[in-house]
Amino acid sequence: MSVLIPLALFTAYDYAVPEGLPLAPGDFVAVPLGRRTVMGVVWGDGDDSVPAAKLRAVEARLELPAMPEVSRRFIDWVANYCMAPIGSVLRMAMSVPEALEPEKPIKAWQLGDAESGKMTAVRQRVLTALENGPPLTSGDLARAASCTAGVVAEMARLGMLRAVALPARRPFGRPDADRPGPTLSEAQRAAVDALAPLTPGVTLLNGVTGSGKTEVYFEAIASCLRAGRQALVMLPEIALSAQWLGRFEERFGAAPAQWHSELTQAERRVTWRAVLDGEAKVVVGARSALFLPFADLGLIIVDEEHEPAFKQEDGVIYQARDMAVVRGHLAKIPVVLASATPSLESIVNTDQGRYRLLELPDRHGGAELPAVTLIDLRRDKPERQQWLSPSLIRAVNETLADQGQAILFLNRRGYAPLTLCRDCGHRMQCPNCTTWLVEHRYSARLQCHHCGYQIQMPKACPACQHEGTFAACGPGVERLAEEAALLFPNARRMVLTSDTVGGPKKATELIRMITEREVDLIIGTQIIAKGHHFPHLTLVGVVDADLGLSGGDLRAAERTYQLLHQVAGRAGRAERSGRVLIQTYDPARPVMEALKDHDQARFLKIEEEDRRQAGMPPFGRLAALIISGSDDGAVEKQVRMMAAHAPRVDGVSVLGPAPAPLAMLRGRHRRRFLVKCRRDVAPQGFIRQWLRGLKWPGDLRLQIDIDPYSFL
DNA sequence: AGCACGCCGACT
DNA sequence: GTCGGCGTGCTC
Repeated sequence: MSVLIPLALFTAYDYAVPEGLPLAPGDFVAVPLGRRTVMGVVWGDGDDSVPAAKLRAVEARLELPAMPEVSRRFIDWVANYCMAPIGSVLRMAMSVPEALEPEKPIKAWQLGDAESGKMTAVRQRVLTALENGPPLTSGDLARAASCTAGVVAEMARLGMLRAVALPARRPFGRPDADRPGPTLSEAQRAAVDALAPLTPGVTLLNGVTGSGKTEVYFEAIASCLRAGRQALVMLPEIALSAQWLGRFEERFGAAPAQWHSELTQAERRVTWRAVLDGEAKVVVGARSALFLPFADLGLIIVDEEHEPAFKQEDGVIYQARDMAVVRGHLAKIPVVLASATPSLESIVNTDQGRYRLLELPDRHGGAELPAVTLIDLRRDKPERQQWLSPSLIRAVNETLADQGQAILFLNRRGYAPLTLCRDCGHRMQCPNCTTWLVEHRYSARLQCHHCGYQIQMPKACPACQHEGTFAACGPGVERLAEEAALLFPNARRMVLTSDTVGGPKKATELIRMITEREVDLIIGTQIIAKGHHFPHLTLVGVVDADLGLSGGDLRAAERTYQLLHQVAGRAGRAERSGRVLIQTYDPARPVMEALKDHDQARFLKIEEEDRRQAGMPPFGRLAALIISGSDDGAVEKQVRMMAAHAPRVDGVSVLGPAPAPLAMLRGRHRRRFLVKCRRDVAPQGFIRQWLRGLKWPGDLRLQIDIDPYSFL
């Protein structure tokens, strides 16, 4: 039989099956590999690529439910589409090796035979602690009786305590679909009625910020739970979603199972097993949750479907939103994509009838959309070395005087994005990447935002040794905060960036301070844009709306629209109406006009036409090939050779080679090809043909990115 | 991912 | 002469 092993391998390996060991596809098994034993999954019948005499035997079948067929077909599909080693894809699906071992019950103590040992005061406290409660673990018991674990161990040895096995604690509850839900608006009701039958297929749930999309898909989840099946909700930023979890618990009376990078190993193990056993009914997670081995998945929700965070950029490169659609298709279950600002891809898919469209036009509770004004920075100029225009300063002052709350949004961490020496012109650059080091003044460091390289802010210029000659160029939030301190000294200010937020606990606390109006002015990066509801907020100032538009990224305008629309949506979601001021050097751009007029549709039409003309996604297909190596010459040589051997195929063009967006990253030189195909031609076949027989000497590496997002 | 094999510098 | 650095390649 062939067994797939969770290592970076492009094929499954064949193994002999010992007499009397019944094996079926999906079974988890232990197999010998080299001189060790590894876990794998039975994948199929095997072939004769390796002579039967050479095959080693499967060692054992593991005692746990088989990986369901849909999961296996999904892994096959993703590996094939993303051109990734299938073993690496499997690895994402069995990322917790410990979960394959039999579940270790928790050892706890209850009352034993009190007569079997000498009674002392301390021992009496231990017994008292157990008298009217459930069994306790050694640690808990020692704490409850204020004694050491040694006392507990000795009493156990004497038989005064008896061991019992408790099932491992579940870090999630059992959501109850039949708790009364909230009262729904007419539009919400209609959307719920359309979703509740859970017909297979993709639905785009498009509702403006505050229209109640979450309540709508909660009812779809309720319907899935009533059918006894599992539901998966994918969120782009799970770490910051305390508010989301609160709403879920309010509706369903229990916490969902969570799946994200901040789980402890123990939580991971328990959750993975519970998903495979079918015991975890609702899983909310980041993109990696899509690869969990669901016993019986009945519904997938992708919230904020337009978010670029759904694109996995290292290891196996994939777009989780698109893969969710594939998983839904393979499992014949419904997939709901929700967003206030859907991606152009999803809009085109609804226009062409591939996705169903459900719209929630009204702001729930009748709150009005905030008025958006563009500030033309060419006329309304900030002071030198400042970034707030007179109109924006005036608006902040008015808001503060009016007891309102304001946000200044600048999507750039740190103090200044570039530091140069005024004497010799030297620019502080990352030694490993083609990027400038960003000054972080709070931590007095220079930091590379791509590879994590950081140094203490030097005293002297490393090139000319002169001291005190550094000039900070451009603003980051820290510098903006400095300006705000100068301009609005009496406002209670807060800087909100991933650097100041830290963990989820701190985040929850900061959000609470905002919602309870303990601050007046928030200065933040896109971290503030994510789904939070700030009831007192009445002014949003976008400091640099043009920031994301440079560099010719395919989706730059679309992303800018989505991000700024979302930031703008923070304003005036309560009874007070809000306003939004957007600073830009180019107010005539379609994206700026669309923001001003709340006219997403018109903007998307223009965007769509541009992409259609250029044959770009979703009207064409793209794949990026990034060739990297530590030696620039070797990379250059390889790339030239590849260019000479590129096949000629109708409907496919090869662009490049060109230096990759980051020509050097983590000490490796990078060149890139772009493969551009007509929509009816798949780039994978072309690339396979191209790479056939190609050698990768030295440390040269190839990274294939199907449907690339990052162009820079 | 491990783990061996292999080919060059500082030790007994 | 040997120990050991980690670069490259293989594991059914």
